[in-house]
Amino acid sequence: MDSHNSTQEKVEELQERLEQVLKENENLRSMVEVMNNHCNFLQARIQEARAYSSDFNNINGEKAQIPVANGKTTRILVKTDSRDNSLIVKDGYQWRKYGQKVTKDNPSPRAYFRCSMSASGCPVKKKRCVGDESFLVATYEGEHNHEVHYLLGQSFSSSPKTSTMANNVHSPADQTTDPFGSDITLDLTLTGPSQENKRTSQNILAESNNNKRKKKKKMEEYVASLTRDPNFTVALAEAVASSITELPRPARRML
DNA sequence: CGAATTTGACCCGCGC
DNA sequence: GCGCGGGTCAAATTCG
Repeated sequence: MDSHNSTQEKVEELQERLEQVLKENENLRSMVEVMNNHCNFLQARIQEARAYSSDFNNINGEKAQIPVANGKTTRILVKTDSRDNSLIVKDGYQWRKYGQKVTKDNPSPRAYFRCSMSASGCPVKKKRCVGDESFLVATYEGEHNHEVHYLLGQSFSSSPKTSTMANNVHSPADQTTDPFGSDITLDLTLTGPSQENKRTSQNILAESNNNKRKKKKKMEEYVASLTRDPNFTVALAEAVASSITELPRPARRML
């Protein structure tokens, strides 16, 4: 009888422990997502800053155009990851492709994009073609008549505690007047929205749907990459093993 | 099924 | 006037 009771207790204990681990895992997942967002954002800003440096003057035999205060055209060069063949410049705006053309001076096709973030119709257009093997050349025309709502193709988390990172960012149009954005500011607070009230309800709805899709995809990527990582598998196995063999104790961070 | 992308056709400006 | 090239349109196709 005693042995039966103790087994029952152990099972309950393990179930409790399992729930704890699952909760912890969920929290860690959120943290990883937020950290990854921050990391991507910072990497993109670094690439952008490098794109303006003098090192880029000789790409394709052309000078990279340094934006001028009165100019409505901005050309930026973006270093691309060789594994990423999407050829999309992740600049924080939502672009809709409306055409593609093979030009004479460049064997790579030139793609034409329009900004589709503003319901009233943003006048900004973007041309994109491939420079050499590792660079995209993006040419912006016009100025955005709206704010950037999300950053660099990333999603906001739907969870209030992880929502809205960095709204205070210079758009490409801003860069026409201040290419180096001397006062680049990152709002890394994870608390409530700071500029949410400026958005229209329409934009929020569109954004929400978009973010849901992106978040789902991103989550799948995280899970896939984690399960591919032998270190993670070992750590997970250890955590499970210890939760079974050891007495309950304060939660241990896997990161 | 709606939204996004692709792609051939069309338009327009420019040089000869 | 004509041809060429760049930019845009819009129907067809693909994707989520």
